[in-house]
Amino acid sequence: MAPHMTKSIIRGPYKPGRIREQSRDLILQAAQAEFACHGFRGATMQRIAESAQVPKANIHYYFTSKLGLYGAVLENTLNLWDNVFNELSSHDEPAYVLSRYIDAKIDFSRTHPTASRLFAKEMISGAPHLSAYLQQDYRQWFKQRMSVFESWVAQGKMDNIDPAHVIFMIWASTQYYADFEPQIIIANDTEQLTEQAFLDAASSIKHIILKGCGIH
Amino acid sequence: MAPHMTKSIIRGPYKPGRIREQSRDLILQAAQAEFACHGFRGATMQRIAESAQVPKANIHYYFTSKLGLYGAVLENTLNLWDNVFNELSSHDEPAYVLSRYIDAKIDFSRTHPTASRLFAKEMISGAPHLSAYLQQDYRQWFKQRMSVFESWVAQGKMDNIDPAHVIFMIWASTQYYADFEPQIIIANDTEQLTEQAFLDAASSIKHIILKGCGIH
DNA sequence: TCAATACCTGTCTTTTTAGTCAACTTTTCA
DNA sequence: TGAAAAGTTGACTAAAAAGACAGGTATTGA
Repeated sequence: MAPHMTKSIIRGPYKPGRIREQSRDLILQAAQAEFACHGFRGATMQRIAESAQVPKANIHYYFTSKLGLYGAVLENTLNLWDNVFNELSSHDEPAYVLSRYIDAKIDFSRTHPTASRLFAKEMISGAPHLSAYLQQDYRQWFKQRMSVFESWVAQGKMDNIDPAHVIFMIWASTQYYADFEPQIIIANDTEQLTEQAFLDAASSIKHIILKGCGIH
Repeated sequence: MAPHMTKSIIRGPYKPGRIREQSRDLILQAAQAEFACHGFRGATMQRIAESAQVPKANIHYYFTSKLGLYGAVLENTLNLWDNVFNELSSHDEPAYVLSRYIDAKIDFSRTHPTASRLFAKEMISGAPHLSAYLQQDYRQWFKQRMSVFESWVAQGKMDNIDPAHVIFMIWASTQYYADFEPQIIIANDTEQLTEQAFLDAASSIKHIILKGCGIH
């Protein structure tokens, strides 16, 4: 079998190399940081180019426009997001499930702060570029998890609290350590947040959420 | 009819300094919305002018520059912020104090969502224009409130949790309903957040925080 | 009423920005 | 190996941006 033959018929006489992927990733990473810091309008292609150490024209070779680049960054970041989302699975024990989820969310804030900030900026701006995602994947996920909480309430495994508020509290509390880092750093009188600081935060959040929801 | 007569009827009786204050407030309000939505870099003077329905040059009559306007907006907004901050006073009963504080914070999210978003945007960008405030007023406030929590812990009135995390949880949870409104609206399958929705949120947050901290 | 002062804004300049393009180099594979 | 495709980039254009300013109008107090 000659796969290259097949490809040359379908895609043309040239097999795209890894250069494309590599360069795209480099630009996407720089763009994520810039968009996270300054938002869509505030970000500039020139800054992204400098940050990625490529000429500005090179960005336009890989991405059609600033909006196209932003869309690619969002899409790229949504995949990471979904992985953490899926952690909140169905399971008999809410204590176990919620503990794992909070740990995963805090870990995401520590390891992917710019991803968290990017979404926060987009949300605060009214999520003009996320409506499709919010209306579909997010909504579906949210409803499914809501029913998990409701079954826990029905089984007497937790207090009768509107699950939506519990989920929002977990999201808010965990993302705060990425999004509002400057505030936390100054409050803690430190230079930067250590891994231990994130573990402590997760511990406190777990204590308050579990006990606060009457989960044993 | 003479045009000046018309204007005097619209603007009311002559008063020295009145026009200045009125025009400044009009511009500041429009600027707050624009900065909250697009951040400092993303906001444009032209948009602010259109939103305030004044010529762009008029903004430059009252404010030295875009940065000057942004500074004025921040300062203006900090006053509102401080009022809610001060709610968390010393008091014998943590249940009463925290309940009142959470109610005040949620109410602020409902009545001043753009103010909340403005600060969120600034924080996510690394708070480049708030370092003075964060280093002084905020830091002092934070330390004082920390000691209040510590006395509660010492008196056995609440669990031994790092107060910083409790404060962050309250801030995060309450501000979430202003900053991440689009997400909440879609999750709730509604058009906009009603006052009742905010009251319900406050109720759930109070339940979880108080019970979660072992406060009776 | 009448200067003096405060207020307003159309028009202009300069800088920054997104996006284009053609000439160039590197990589691929037949 | 060599031609075609992929990748690269300096120099350009047009639009949008912040800000300056002169010449106007409105407001004030005496």
